[in-house]
Amino acid sequence: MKMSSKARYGLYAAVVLAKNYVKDEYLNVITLSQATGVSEKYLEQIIALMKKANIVSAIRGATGGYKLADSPDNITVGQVLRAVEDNLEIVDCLHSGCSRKGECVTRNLWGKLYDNINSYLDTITLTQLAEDKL
Amino acid sequence: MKMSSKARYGLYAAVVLAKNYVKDEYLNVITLSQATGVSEKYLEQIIALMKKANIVSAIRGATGGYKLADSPDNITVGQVLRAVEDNLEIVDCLHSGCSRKGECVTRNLWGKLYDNINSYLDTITLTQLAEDKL
DNA sequence: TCAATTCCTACTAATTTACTATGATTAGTG
DNA sequence: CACTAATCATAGTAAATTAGTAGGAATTGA
Repeated sequence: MKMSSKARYGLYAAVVLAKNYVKDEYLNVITLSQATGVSEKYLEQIIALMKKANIVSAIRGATGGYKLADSPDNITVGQVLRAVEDNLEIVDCLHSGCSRKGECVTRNLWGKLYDNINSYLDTITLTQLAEDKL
Repeated sequence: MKMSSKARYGLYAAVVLAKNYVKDEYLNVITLSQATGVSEKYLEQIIALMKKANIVSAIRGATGGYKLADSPDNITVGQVLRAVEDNLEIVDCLHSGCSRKGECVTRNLWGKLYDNINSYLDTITLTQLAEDKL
């Protein structure tokens, strides 16, 4: 049960953006790539997922870049991870019509575990990570 | 962040064994295969992992089979999953010497998340699942 | 001795992950 | 307007992982 690299890199980039939030600057992907150690092209894709989820906003063209769409106080780790990790679902069986759905003795557990993980992740904000106060 | 099929199948099999615990019988892999819908050969491998972790005990030879090594009241879902899922670690970076170890702003989070998940999973016993009381 | 079973380990097909690569589109600047 | 620097969109691919299959040795009861 591993977090994908998208989850790791995406969260890392989000925290970099969080640290930069006070200044009203846009950071371009080159800067973010250097700060995180992730290739520019791969980061682009990951940030695009966060943009789609309205976590970051972007400006195109020369002098363009990215910043958080909202205060890092209001953005949780859960939001970020759900945006970049399409598979935050612990198992497929929950919403795919598993044939043993009715009789399965473990089904409930996976649902509860998923809820547990997400509610924990939603208690932590980007600010907390940015300020290293966890 | 998906649970492996080993985790799903292993837990399923463990609960089947839990339901059977009162009777002092050993269930063979054929029976477990039918109960879970997992192929015999694959189940064998998964159960072997639980055996190695002293969660199940086995008797070899004709009329052999498997049963839980302890009361299902004393076996947690966490124990089972850690036994069959070698990768319950959320990320590798925690114990592999990541080069950004010192500066990484997300490192702590992964550790806490891992602890959170495991302490939740350790509150749930096989009995609870077997009796569908979750 | 035979049959039924666990145990051990090698192999493989399919899937997923983690990228790389290309190029279109957009916008500021001289 | 031309140029340049940036995001955006999407296709392709190599490596790693997962999810199994397969074969046979070892063990035990009858």
